Amino acid sequence: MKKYSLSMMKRRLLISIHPDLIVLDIMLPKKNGYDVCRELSPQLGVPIILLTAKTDIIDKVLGLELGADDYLTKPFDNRELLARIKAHLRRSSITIEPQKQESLLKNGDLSIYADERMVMLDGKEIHLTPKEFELLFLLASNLEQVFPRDTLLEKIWGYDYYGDTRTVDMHVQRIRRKIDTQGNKYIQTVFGIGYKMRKL
Amino acid sequence: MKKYSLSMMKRRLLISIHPDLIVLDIMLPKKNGYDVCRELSPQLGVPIILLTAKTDIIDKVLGLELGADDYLTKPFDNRELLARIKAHLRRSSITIEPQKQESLLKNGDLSIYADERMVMLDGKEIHLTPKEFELLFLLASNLEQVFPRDTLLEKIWGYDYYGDTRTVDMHVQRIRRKIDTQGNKYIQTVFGIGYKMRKL
DNA sequence: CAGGAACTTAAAGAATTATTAATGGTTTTT
DNA sequence: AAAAACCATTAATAATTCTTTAAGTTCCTG
Repeated sequence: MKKYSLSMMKRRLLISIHPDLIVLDIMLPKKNGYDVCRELSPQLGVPIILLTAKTDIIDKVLGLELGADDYLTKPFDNRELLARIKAHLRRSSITIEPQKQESLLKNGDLSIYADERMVMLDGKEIHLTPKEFELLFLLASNLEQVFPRDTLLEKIWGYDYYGDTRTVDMHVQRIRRKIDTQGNKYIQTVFGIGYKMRKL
Repeated sequence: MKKYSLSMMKRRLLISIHPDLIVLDIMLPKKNGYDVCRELSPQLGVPIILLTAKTDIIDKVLGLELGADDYLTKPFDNRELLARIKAHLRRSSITIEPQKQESLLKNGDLSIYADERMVMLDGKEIHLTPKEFELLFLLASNLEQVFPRDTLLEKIWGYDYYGDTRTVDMHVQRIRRKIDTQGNKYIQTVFGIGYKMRKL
């Protein structure tokens, strides 16, 4: 049987869904609940409560190792389960969420979907070449930060470049032609230095 | 804000995890709980219990439309929540259904039955070779996500490859010839990177 | 405000990247 | 064992993107 390990993507999904609490029955027919628990627990900030009938097998040490936040052995007292649920919900609601790694950049009418390598301008998709995309992405990831030309060359082209080149300018120009259609000046020239993206 | 829709892969993940029950607090700070609920409910056989303080907004009709199996309005009685949890757990555990792996991917005219390794295009079955199927399946499981060639090689071929190969292109070409018959462009080339499947 | 430095822009050839067909090798099926 | 199906590689062709060149424009400085 295929072993599921949580890729970054899946982790992001779970975070995006983020249930407030998971009640997990160890007696799952198909998949081993322990595995699930072990995979989930380090990834998410979600409390997991294990339900189990295996009084003879599971113990507190094991439960904690697996990453469960709590567990109950069947048969259990209703009020106890409820109390534990409430406790965990309360605790996790206090927890300040670690900023979800967002692969979407927005600025003005511009939306950049990093995963999809897609750029939308005012809701309409626009096509960028590889270099254009990387350049725009770098600038948009650091709003208002000025990048000298040689820095851009180094970061995107990988050069240690010598001499004078207008290559960066070229690409800035093409990007501008594509995204500055409604008069916005997304990419601003910093005379004598390089370029930056303005925060709109 | 980016709208999360559950791709097949993500759905499969959730099924593979399958929590026995989800307690969802509508007052999520970041993401709209309603959206989560609406996305989750049709996909999974997992009971969802909504917790909400919005007595004036939510009502039974809305709750049911959203796909929740149950909901509680704060402040609620502990025993009621517990009773409902127990009821849902009991019901779902009674379900004798041999966890049918709901593994149907749909996109446009394309339907992919993962379990059966079968692909239907506009109702008609089309034959794919193993590699073709895996490639298509991976792309279709992550709509709009761009996969670089080496990532595809690694994920499907298991290579740690160096150097240039047109193998991936070959397979993409063959898949295209089979599924792009009605002019749809399912698999899109992302120049300089790799391929992605468009959401149709 | 004049001169030069810095930037913009257009165009075209060069370079990179993708598509496609053909080939031969390998595996699977019969 | 033979046939069929599948797959990887190669090489030719096609498409896209990149860099350079050079002329025109803007901006700064003295």
